[in-house]
Amino acid sequence: MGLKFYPVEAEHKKPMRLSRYFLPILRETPKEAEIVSHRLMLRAGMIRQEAAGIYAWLPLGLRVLQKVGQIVREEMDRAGAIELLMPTLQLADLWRESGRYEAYGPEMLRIKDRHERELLYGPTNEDMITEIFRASVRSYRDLPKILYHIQWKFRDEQRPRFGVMRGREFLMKDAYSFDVDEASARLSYRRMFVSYLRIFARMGLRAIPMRAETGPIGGDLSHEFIILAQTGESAVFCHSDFLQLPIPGADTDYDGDLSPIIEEWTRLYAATEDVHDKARFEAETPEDKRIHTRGIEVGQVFYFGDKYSKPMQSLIAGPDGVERPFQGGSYGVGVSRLVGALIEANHDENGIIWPESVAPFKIGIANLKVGDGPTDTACLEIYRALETAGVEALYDDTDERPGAKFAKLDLIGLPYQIIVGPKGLAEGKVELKSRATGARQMLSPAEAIAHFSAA
RNA sequence: CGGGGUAUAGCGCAGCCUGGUAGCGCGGAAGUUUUGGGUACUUCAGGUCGCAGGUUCGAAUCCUGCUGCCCCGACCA
Repeated sequence: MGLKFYPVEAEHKKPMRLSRYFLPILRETPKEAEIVSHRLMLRAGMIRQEAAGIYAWLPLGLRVLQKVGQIVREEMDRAGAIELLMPTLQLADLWRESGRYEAYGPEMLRIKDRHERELLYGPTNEDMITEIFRASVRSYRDLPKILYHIQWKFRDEQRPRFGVMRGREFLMKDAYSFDVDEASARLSYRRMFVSYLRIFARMGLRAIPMRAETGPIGGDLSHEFIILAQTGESAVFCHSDFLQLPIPGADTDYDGDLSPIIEEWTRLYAATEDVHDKARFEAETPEDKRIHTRGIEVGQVFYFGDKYSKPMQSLIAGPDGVERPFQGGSYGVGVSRLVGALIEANHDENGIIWPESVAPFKIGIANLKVGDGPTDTACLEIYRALETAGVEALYDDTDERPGAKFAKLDLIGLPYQIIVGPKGLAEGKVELKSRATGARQMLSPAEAIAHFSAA
């Protein structure tokens, strides 16, 4: 009996008619939402809170979450990291072996199953990845390796707040590097560092690597990647030239020498307030180049050596035949947090302004007079043409007032709006509006379609 | 975890002080109207007043306990 294959077309996100979609817009802001990203995510129907720090991702929010995750995935893969998927629940015994079970404290959610086995909802995966790695890798010949996954984590924060920016349950990419010695481990660290520059840049964010304390995970080399935002959680100090530094290209050779990039991006002063050295800042940074603002941490890279490999006896035989613990690092990106951070960085008084790379849809089509023959026809023509071209569009075919449609489209922040109504059509035109700039141009429907289907 | 709030319809709120069986706006449904930046009007539907005790003839309202949620701080991706 042979296997039978059913070929299917490659999936891509299709356009959607709003009348068939699920987009629960709120006109008023729920009172619990304090910061702008939280307010806008609730109002735009992206998320719904189910418990303190625990959210359901509604369709619009999910699309953004998946796009952010996909960019992270593509850049991890480009840097040579390998994706796997570890479970959310872990055995307590694993954490006892690394010595972290008692150390972690009440932030860790501890659970018992029906057999009274002690489990925990993973707040991170160093212990588990070490266990997976040691089961099969024993030789330096198999190194270096970088493994990662994108998985939900849980940290029982004493005080969750800021919506998805500091939830208890959160989606995180965490990567782990395995090397035979420190020199090699530092090369892995550099790969991840450069990869992070690209990840955030692709989302339209300028993330600045700042020297960081190593925190409970441990180690002696660490950077936090921080985006500048007035509403950020911590005060930051940095050199303004960071805003100008070039982002490594997609053609960056991750097997080559990355040190020039690292040098360029770590030369200038950048620190969060907890490690800020005022004297050094002022000595190294000219007065007119000093930035003092607030920032949101969106990623962190650690080198932690044998912190886990040693207690867990994950040993690698080197070229000399001697076994030693591998040298490790871990590299996190807060995927769900980034969705909030993106809104903090991209909004105005009317709502969200998505960068194209993470927008839930690229275009919103507003039918200003549903039921009017020529208007309906023109909208459908555009909608179908975009569908054929594989352009993600949301067609507002609901029977609402034009003003309500404009407000809704501005709120959910799709990069482009195609506005179709009888007035414009009388001239043979539809309006194309950029959400970011507010620029409008009148085009024929065919021109509007060509504007997006060419690329 | 300390401190402070709050809990009444999907959302935002009033009613509580001075107990008498629940109301407003938005949203939803039906309709008329309107038609390029959240139109106006009419009608309708929707609530075990967080939970459990207690006081009382009677509790959203007073008392006790519990829980959820929010804010400030400490802490954290």
